[in-house]
Amino acid sequence: MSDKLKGDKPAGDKIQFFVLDVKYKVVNGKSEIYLFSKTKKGKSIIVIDTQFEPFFYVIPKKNHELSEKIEKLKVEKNEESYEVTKTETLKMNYNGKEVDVIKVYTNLPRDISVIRDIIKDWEMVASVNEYDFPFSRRYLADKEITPLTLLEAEVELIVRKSKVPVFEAKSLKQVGDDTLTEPKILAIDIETYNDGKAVDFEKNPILMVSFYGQNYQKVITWKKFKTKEKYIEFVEDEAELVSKFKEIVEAIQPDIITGYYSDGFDLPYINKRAQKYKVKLDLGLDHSEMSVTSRGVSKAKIAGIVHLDTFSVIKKLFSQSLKTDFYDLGSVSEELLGDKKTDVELDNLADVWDNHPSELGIYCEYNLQDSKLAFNLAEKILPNVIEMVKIVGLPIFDVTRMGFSQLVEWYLIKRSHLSNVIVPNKPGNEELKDRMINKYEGAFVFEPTPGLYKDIIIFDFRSLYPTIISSHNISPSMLNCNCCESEKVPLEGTDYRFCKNKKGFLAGVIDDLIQRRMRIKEMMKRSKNDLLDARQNNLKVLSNAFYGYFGFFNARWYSLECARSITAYGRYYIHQVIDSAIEQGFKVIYSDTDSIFMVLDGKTKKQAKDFADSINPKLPGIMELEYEGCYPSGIFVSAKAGAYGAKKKYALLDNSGELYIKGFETVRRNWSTIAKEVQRKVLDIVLKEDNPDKALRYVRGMVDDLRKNKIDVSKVIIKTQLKKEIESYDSIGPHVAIAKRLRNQGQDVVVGMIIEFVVTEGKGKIGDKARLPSEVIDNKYDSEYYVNNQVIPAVEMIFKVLGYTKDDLASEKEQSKLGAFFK
DNA sequence: CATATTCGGGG
DNA sequence: GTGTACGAATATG
Repeated sequence: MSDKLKGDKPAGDKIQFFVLDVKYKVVNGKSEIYLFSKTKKGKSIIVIDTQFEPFFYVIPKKNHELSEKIEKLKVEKNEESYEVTKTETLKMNYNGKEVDVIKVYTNLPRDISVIRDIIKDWEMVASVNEYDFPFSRRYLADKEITPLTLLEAEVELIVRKSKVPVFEAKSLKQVGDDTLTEPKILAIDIETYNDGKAVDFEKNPILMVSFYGQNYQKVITWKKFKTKEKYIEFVEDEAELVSKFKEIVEAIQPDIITGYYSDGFDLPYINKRAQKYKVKLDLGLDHSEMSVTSRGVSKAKIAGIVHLDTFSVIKKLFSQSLKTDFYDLGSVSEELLGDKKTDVELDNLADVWDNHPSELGIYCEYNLQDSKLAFNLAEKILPNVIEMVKIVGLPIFDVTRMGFSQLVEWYLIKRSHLSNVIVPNKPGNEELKDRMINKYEGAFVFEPTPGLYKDIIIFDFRSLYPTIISSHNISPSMLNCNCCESEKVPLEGTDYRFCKNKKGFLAGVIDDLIQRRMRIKEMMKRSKNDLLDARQNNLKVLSNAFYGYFGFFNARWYSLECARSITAYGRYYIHQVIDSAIEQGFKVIYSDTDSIFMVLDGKTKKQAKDFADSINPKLPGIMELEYEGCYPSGIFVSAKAGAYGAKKKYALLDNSGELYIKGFETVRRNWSTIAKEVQRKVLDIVLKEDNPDKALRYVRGMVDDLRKNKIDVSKVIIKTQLKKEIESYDSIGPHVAIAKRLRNQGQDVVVGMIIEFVVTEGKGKIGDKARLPSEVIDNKYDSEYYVNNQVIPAVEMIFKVLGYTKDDLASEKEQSKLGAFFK
């Protein structure tokens, strides 16, 4: 063993470490699991386990001679041979019953699908299961290993191509709950050449790349200018910038590399440019190259260095608790870090780069700032990520990129292993189609009466669906048992009942999650602590996802009956609360799924709190109605007609004077600036100043200005992205029409380009009236279009609430009437 | 009204 | 990678 690692070697050949990342390789015809790890002393190592064999399960109809037949199975295909190496017969639980199963081993992971394809069609086979788990995940679940928590292994140092010491494990086990602390984080961010239109990985070079770590900050750029900043370093060209990027990452040796939306932008971009210059990005600790896969949003992976994209984590784990509706780096940093981002005019970067390099300093500073924010965000969210790893039992890379259904599913798979339960299969094509057709009744929504309200009280069912699942034992295997007379689910036309004697697997799992969360909340009462908070939040988020999982068509534990029962109970209980509230003289203004909004209307806060106390004793199990808070004022806007299940659209003013805005969406880029501006201002005036008249005057003023074409053309530009080749469009929208014009003018038109256009006066479709901003002279845009299709739609619902547009709004289609009203 | 298209994040 | 992959809003026909 190398001297460096002696401190991590307690006795004999034992070594203790934390797993950061897992992958497998086939070496000399055998599969090897690579555990990219960190020792307790902080050294990076790779531990290889060569002893884990691929397997899956076969459930026979009757156990005749199936084992023997399977064991003899050998397939030749494309000059490769695939064979079963051995079988074992076991007793396990499947669909709530004990069954005999044959555990079938193969030589390599890739053999599984070939062997399984043959066996699945055999007459005597009832089912084939667990044949489609990624091998490294199968390993973790089976060995009961949780990444980031302490492992101990008997090891031997071996020789392998690697940047860090490599050991082969003779034996390996989890030892306690010790968790990796203070991983080394390196944040990165790039700025690229961009004329404000298209983000084009192929065409536009990276101009600068920034790094931010514990004691490290640097910006690399390839245009020289005078600067005193020591963090700025110059290279000759973009190719050298890319090489330098690699050098720096290798020199710093981070455990975690992070960025904001770095899966979708920074790392794929760097990857693309590296390919262009034939720079090999073999950053993996095993010398493997960074891999960028792109289905949907791309993902960038480096073996042994965990790539953490803070954006996806924040959007997933924090969206419930964040106020912001927008997930750009600025908004997120402001809310999560309290750090306001200093903005620069990025549209000018290309011009400054080409013509005024002496001004590049502020862009370098900006570049560094983004890395710094990404770094701080990573530190902030890491406790949550680590806790999710500990709950689900998969590496950081995986848990941060899985959707909720996947997180739930892998948690269930982990639990299945511990309970000797065979995991159900994913649906086949036919089954999938059936499931997708099935629609069922969802939550109850009490349509808000639009209006401005004072003293709004909000109650919430704490974790409504999870507590229903737990309290009513909602589990597929417990449906309509023969062993007891359980209560019927309040759902007309059905006779669903869930066993009251035996706890179902899924209800048991969610029960456990809820209990764990309650214990943590208890502990937090004694001492607040970020880690505990992260943990309880994850438990909440995960248990909240169970209901959706039941109804998710691709779920292994899909159950329409369970999903329907859960929403049925949900409607039943929320109705109870609403009825009681009305009975006790409260005025209910809105309710959606698990929350109820009412106004005090002369009653006191104390009476409102007493109301919750009067409900709770009547609720079963762990269900509970909570007093969420009181808001001095708020506005409710009705959803546009047609949408089923009224969409939440409201804004509340809390006691500290802050606005909670829900569902008002105008910050998308395909809204003109003027529309966004007007909406924001109107909400502000109405809620903060409580002055509808002023808001109305403001809008009238803007409409007037538009009609006189006094608003600058820059504020009426609409931006839409060209998503595919012009020829492949079936319908020619305005942006496609403009793209054609651009091309006819001899300009480069590329997919992904942002098309800017202004709607001008004239006849026909919008596409016919769309012009390039540069073609618009003297602000000669179509004022009526902007009044009727941009500004008024952005605020009409707000004014409707204020009682201003009763008659004019009667007809949805004739919005010009509303326009007339605003004169 | 149904169908097609785009948004998100990043520069 | 023993692969799998969203959900909502808006415009056009």
